[in-house]
Formats: sequence, C-alpha cells, structure tokens
Amino acid sequence: MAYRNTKQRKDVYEVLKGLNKHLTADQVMDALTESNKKVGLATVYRSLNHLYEHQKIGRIVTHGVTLYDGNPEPHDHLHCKICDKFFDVPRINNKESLNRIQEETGYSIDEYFITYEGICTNCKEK
Amino acid sequence: MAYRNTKQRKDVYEVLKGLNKHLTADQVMDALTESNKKVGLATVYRSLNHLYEHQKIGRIVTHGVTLYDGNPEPHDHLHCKICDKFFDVPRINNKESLNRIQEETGYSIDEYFITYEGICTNCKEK
DNA sequence: TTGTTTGCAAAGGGTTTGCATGGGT
DNA sequence: ACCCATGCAAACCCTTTGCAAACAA
Repeated sequence: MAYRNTKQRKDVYEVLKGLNKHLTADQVMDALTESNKKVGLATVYRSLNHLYEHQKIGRIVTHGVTLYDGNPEPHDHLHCKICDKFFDVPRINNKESLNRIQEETGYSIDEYFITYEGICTNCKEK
Repeated sequence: MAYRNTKQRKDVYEVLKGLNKHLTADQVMDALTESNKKVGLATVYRSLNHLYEHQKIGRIVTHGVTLYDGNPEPHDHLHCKICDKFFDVPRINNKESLNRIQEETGYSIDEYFITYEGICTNCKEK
C-alpha cells in the first residue's frame, strides 16, 4: 500500500493546494502546461484520484463534471446557465433542517452537496 | 416551440410515471424492450431530456450516470454509500437562506439540487 | 532490486448529433 | 403540407486502461 511521492503527483497537488477554486482535471492539466510542467493527462487523472483517495484533496461531482478542490472547507456551487461556469457559494448552516430530515427519514447523513442553478453576476450585467 | 405527443415519448413517460425509483436511460430502454415497445436508444435519451425540460420528470446527475425520476416535484436525494442507491428526501424550504445567498453573491438562483451522502434505513439495520 | 508510477495511445461508457425518413397536427 | 421527432450509426466527451519504459524507495 506504500505510495511514492513522485514529481508529477506533487505538481498536481501544488496546482490545487491553497487554491480557492475548483478545477476540472482538464483545467489542472492546463495549469501544469502553463507552468511548463510536463505531465500526461492520464497521470493527472491518476494523481487526482490518488490524492482524493488519500484525502489530500476534495472532489465534487456536479452535472457530469468532476471538480477537484485543494481546499476542504465545505461550500456549494452555482452553475450559471448562460456561461456554463461554476462559482463558489458560501454554505448556509442549517443543522436544524439536517436533523429534521434525519429524524423524518431515518437516514444517516454525513455530508451534502448543493448545486444552485441560475445566472452569475457577470452574465446578469449583459 | 410546440411539441408533439408522439407514441415514443408517451411510452418513455409511462415507464417512469408514478414509479418510485430512479432509472438510468439504459434501464428505461430495457423496460421498453421488455414491454415490446420499440424505441431507439437515442430517442429514449431525447425523450428523457425533453420530459425533463418540460418538467414532467426529475433528474439526478451523478458521477458518470444520469438517473431519471418519475417524480417531477422538487425533492432531494440521499445517496447511500453502502448500497449505492438513491432515495428521495423531502425538500425543506429555506427561502430566507436562498434570499441571503442571492443578496450576498449577486447571483440569480432559479432552483437548486441537494445530494445527501449517507446511509439508508435498510443498510443501517445491518 | 522491486514494485509503483509514468506516458502514450487506444479503449471504454454514457450521451449527443447528422441526416434522411417517418409521422403529428 | 409543414416541420418536429425518429432511427441508425457515427461522433463526442471525459475518464480509465494496457503495456513497456522510467524511477522512487
């Protein structure tokens, strides 16, 4: 089970670490290319999966797109239906609702993900 | 934008209507085949998208798969990490939070989807 | 050395699209 | 008759995989 700290894995992690954004695997790839770091796309995917499985990064799946996240703090997303981009949305804390749902349904809830559908500030201006 | 009520569209809808389950497009296809209804797979996809866009059915987009849902009423979902199935969760309306987010961020929010991660009642018993 | 990881390209799966034909209204 | 919907297959997108070479430990 021992894993190796390879240059590529570090490079992939560096892209996400401390970044307050969520990136697709493709965007991670682009960031690496721009920094003149040569990493194969398959390796980017493998590294992201590896890092996620070892809980170094977060992962969020929305609308068929997988977003990777160097910052583990919970937050939600707005999907803009005009420009098709995703934006961070602060998380509203409503423990009461969560408790109520668990009581009503009998399910155990560990976490949740919210995707808002709407229009971002930039597209609203146009 | 007038649309037509074709035999195929009706057949696809019949599969999901009143069904208390979430099906993939492929499973809908299988159900049609078993009922001796001949519909092309592309038409199944197009019908599902059409029905979803006209708010006749619901939809869950997850990692890799899209699930369709005969229940068009807004509701949320629990994804059970044990049995990997999805279950309906009643929606708790929190207009205040929604308004607050819109004010804080400047985004316009039309709707939202929540996916809870946890364990369903059935798996908890084991 | 040893077993993990890489890179490339090819395969994979789920979904969409192009185009000619069919069929509601 | 109009023109939206269908069927088929090919195209598509994102992600994973097979395999030989490279490389941490």
